[in-house]
Amino acid sequence: MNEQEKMLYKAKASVLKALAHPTRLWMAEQLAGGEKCVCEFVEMMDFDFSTISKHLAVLKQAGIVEVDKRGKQVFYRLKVPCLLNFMNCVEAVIKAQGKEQAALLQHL
Amino acid sequence: MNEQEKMLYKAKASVLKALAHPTRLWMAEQLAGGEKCVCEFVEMMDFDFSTISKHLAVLKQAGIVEVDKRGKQVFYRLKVPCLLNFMNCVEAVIKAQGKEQAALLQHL
DNA sequence: CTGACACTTGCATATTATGCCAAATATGCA
DNA sequence: TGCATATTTGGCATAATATGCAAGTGTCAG
Repeated sequence: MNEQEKMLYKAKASVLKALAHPTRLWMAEQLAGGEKCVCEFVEMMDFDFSTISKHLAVLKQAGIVEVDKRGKQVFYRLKVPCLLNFMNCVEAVIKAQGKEQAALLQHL
Repeated sequence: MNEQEKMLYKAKASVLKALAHPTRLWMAEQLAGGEKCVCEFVEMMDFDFSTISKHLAVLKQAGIVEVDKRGKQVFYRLKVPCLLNFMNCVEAVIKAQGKEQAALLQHL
């Protein structure tokens, strides 16, 4: 692992990290259905305005969403929709785990 | 967002979180080429044995890798290879960002 | 049984993340 | 201009992560 490779993996990990939070992942998936303004997220989720705003800033910083200010509102849009394509694989992991846990429970 | 949905997103995020670390992501990709024992990773990376071991434990806990103890050694194997399929999309995000940053620099 | 090897776990510490409150900014309306 | 709405920023308390070191566990060779 040379320095350049380290940087690459650090960059890739930071993109994943941006998605690796329930709130941000949910918001990203919501954006797959079209742009949304911050206020819409605030309505849908029981969090402070500032909390939502900071989460969106993380997604933006990671290059996952892009921003469009229109009037008083700020709209966020999914910039790289392909990121959500692999969610079915993530779900496969969870289901596989669920099975194992279920199987383990059988033995108790 | 009801409770069940919250749980689902928490679970999905935790799988992503396991991959969202340069060291773990690199190890996961290495495992795509076949199983490896902990000692091989220790040789390849400049980290303490215990650090590597803990990272692998995180991947295991997330359901991404599986373990096979053989003799004195412990081998780790990729359990869900599809997770790495979307890495090209992650790289696309990075490249897109790189372009924007390059474009921004033009204006200075 | 003893010692060596390959890990894993517990502990301490440093860094980073999360979420709220309050303050700052930006925009449009009266 | 002054005020309300929409959003971002700064600050702070708390929680979670990352890492190394030291100590513990399990396995094999002699």
